[in-house]
Formats: sequence, C-alpha cells, structure tokens
Amino acid sequence: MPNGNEAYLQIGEVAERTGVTQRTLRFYEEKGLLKPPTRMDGGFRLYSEKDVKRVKQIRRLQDLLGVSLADIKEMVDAEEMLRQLKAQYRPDAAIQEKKRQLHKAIEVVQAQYGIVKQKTQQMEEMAAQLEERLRTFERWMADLERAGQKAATARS
Amino acid sequence: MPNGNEAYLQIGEVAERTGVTQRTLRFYEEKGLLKPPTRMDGGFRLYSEKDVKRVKQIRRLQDLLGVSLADIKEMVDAEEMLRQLKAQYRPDAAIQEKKRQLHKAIEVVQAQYGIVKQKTQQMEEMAAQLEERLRTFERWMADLERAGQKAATARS
DNA sequence: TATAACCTTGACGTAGGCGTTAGGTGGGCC
DNA sequence: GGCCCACCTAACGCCTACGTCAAGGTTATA
Repeated sequence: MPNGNEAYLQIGEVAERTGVTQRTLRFYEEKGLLKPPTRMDGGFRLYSEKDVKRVKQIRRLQDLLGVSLADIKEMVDAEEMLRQLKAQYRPDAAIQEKKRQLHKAIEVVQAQYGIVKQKTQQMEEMAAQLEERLRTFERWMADLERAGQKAATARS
Repeated sequence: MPNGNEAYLQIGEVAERTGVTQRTLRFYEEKGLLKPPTRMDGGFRLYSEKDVKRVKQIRRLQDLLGVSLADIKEMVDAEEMLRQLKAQYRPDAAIQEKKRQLHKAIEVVQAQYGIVKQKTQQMEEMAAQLEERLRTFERWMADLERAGQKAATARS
C-alpha cells in the first residue's frame, strides 16, 4: 500500500489524475511550487501521491481565491515549513526556537484564514443579492403570465 | 442633486474614486465593458455616477469570482438588457417577446447564482479546514508553553 | 532489435489585462 | 495670450500562466 512517500507515478499519469498538462507540472516545478521530483535512471520524473495532492491544492487555491502563483507559492512553502516542524522531535533546548517558528506559522495561517473569511462573506452577500434579483424577475414573469391570460381572454 | 444620469465626472476623478487607472477605464470602454461615455466639446470623456458604480461592480466580479473580462461583459450586458426591459412600458402585443427576454435574463442570473453559490460553499469548507488547523497549532503552542515551564522548574 | 509510446530540454508563441511612452489638444487662470 | 494641468489617440511593451512545436533520448513490448 503506497504511503505517499514512494514516488512511482510518471508525469503523464499525474497530469491525467490532476487534470493539468505535463507542461503545467514542469512549469510549477520551475517556479518552485512543486519540489523537484525524483527521477528514473533515464531521467523520467517520478511523482508521489503527495505531489498529486499538492497539485490539486494549488489548483483549488487558483480557482477559489484567484491569487497569483507567487502568492500560492508562499502558502505552500509555509505548509512545508509546518510539516517539517511537525516532523522534528523535541530537543528541549530548542523550545524557544520552536515557539518562534510555530508563532510565525500561526500568523501565516491566520492571514490565510482572514482572506478566505472575508471573501466568503463578500460572496455570501453577492449570492443574497442575486437571489433577491431572481425573486424579482420571477415576480415580473408571473405578472407577464397574468397579462397574457387577460389578453387571451379579451380576444376570445 | 445628481441622479446618476447626468455625466459630469472627468476620467481622472472616476479613476480616483474607483481605484483603477485612466488606462483601465479606456480599456474597459474598448472592450465593451463600459458604454462609450458622453464627451465635452473638446473630446474629454464625461462619466456619470452610474458609470462609477459599474466600474466598481466590474472590479468586484474580477476580484471575487476571478472570471475573465469577457465573462464579466456577458454579465453586465445581461444587466443592461434587464434595465431596458424594466424601462419599457407594456405594449400588449409584445408580451411573448418580453417573456422570452425575461426568461433568458432569468437563466443568466441563475447561472451566476449557481457559480457564486458553489464557490461560497467551497470557500466555507476551506475556511473550516484552516480554522481546524489553527486550533491544532494553538494546542501545540500550549504544549510548548507547558514544556518550557517544566524545564524552567526543573532548573530552579 | 525494432517499434511505439512515453519522456526529456529548449525555445518560441499567445491571450488576457493592462503599463508606458510619445506627440498632440482642451480648459481654466493670470 | 501664455502657462500648466488634464486629457486625447496610437502604438508598443510587459508580466503571467501556460501552449506548442522541435529534436531527440528512454522504456516496454513483440
């Protein structure tokens, strides 16, 4: 059972499973959004399940938040930092340092959370407005229906 | 008191009030997102309050939904159609035509509503995930605090 | 061992969304 | 009338996020 750390997927399959092109995967690697994958002897890239997840996350961020790849890089970098922080065991001596890092991590996540929260709220407002409109139009439509009925009745 | 139909704002002021550049305003006009404004004798553009609102709306759509200007054009065009529909009084003969138009308008708004709703939902999920993370990190931080305390106690 | 399917790097192309000159005109004030 | 700022069009430039060849190496299968 693959645990996500063994790289065994070729670029074509990753492309297929994530819905992006191979070009895009190489591009993300070039821009530092994906860490350089391991390679076969011949030079073919080998990706892991973790890579697949990361690509999907990148696309979600692009799609939902509409931010630049540069911004997304910052976010995923922060995540990577956190993963490392999590992996370290605890040499008691370095507690202050770890607190500092964790504090920074918290700030990053808080910032993201703030952005998402704000956007969510604005989107909700927009949805409400659209819904109201829809009701208005439906009322108009009903009015038109009635007007049509009357006209037909008068003609008969 | 300006009712929004009298055009009296020069491009510079519109730019300032909407937070976009003059270039952007001309660009939107070029692309059909803003209707060609009235002009002074010398050729200077004169905008109305309505134009200001439209620009702000365009920016909100760009920012929130992250869609292309072409898509936004469709949306604002639909709005314009609606305004006209609303303005017409009702020659009884054209009822079928009006129903057809209104029906199309409803479809457009429904489509927009669908997009916004879906995005809102996904954003809420993302917000929830981020919040959970934040809690996790805060727990870790608390653990570190306690660890620090113990170490200090042991040293004393 | 040949052939197809898959992959490699490199380089140029492109669409969207403006930014940035350049060279000239309009408008209000002294 | 002169000054200066605001505005005009036209045209080229630029960045992002890839698309699209081209020319060749690798891997799997027969």
